[in-house]
Amino acid sequence: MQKKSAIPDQEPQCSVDFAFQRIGGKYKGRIIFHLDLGITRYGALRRSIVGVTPKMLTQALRELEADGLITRHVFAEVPPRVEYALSEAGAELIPFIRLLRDWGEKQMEKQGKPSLSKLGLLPHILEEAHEETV
Amino acid sequence: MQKKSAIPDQEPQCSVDFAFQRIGGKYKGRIIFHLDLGITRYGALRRSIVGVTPKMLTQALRELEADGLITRHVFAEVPPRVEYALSEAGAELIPFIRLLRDWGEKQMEKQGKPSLSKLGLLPHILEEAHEETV
DNA sequence: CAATAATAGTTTCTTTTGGGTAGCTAGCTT
DNA sequence: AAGCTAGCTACCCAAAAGAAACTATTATTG
Repeated sequence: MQKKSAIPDQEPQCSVDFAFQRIGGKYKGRIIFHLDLGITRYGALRRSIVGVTPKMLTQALRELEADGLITRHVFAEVPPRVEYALSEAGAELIPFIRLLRDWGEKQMEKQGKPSLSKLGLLPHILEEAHEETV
Repeated sequence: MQKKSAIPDQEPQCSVDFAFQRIGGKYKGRIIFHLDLGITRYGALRRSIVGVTPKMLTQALRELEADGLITRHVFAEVPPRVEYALSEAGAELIPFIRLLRDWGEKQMEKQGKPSLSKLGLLPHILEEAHEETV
């Protein structure tokens, strides 16, 4: 089976289009965001990204990999360990993702939605990121 | 008929998710980008955003409006004139869209795709943006 | 007078794709 | 024998997107 990227056979019509073809979809933004937070293992991502199913997570990760935004490192261990990391191109999206997150937080507050990062939820997530193999 | 936003009945899981729920989809990024370029009329957008159908353009515009990212101004003229503009919240996305565009251009060049903005295509588009009613 | 053109859409129908569910797997550890 | 990790597969549905035809209003042209 060949590696399949998210990209339809359609040529991007401009650079914005090009970018959205790669980071569009329901989970890719959040995946990049979490990788940046230091959450790198498949299982950790699965637990952090609320609502994602194994199928969709794997699919999104494969596409990001095929598009050169992340790398995948398999450790020959048991039980298996796979770590994902942002590639150089992927890392360059970080400022962008941060802007987006800031914008989102601001808008959520304006709409009276409590911003999650103010509720002590992030610390719990970050804990996981820094857990040693227990 | 009630205004319907793009947003499914699903609560956003984080601010990044929140943002993607609003600017996801095939055309919204490009619409915001073009509005920023000064292309504000329905017909001009339709011609600039390659591949968009009237249905999809209208739908995306309506959703952006319902989500408070753009405004819609109807002029009581014949033939009809409707102009769209970024709202305050929408305008705050501009830095982000620019980052995305820059990233896209850089990646496209690395992949050997000629960057459109280097081919004299943008000038043609911008012309349209500054045309007075002839 | 009738046809045409222009703008900003709408409507209906069809296709495509993305996403969801559920259950299965391999290999080693405890 | 059970459990852990990191998946895979087949099937299904809903949402997104695409195609094509149609609309209202008025000025202009023949």
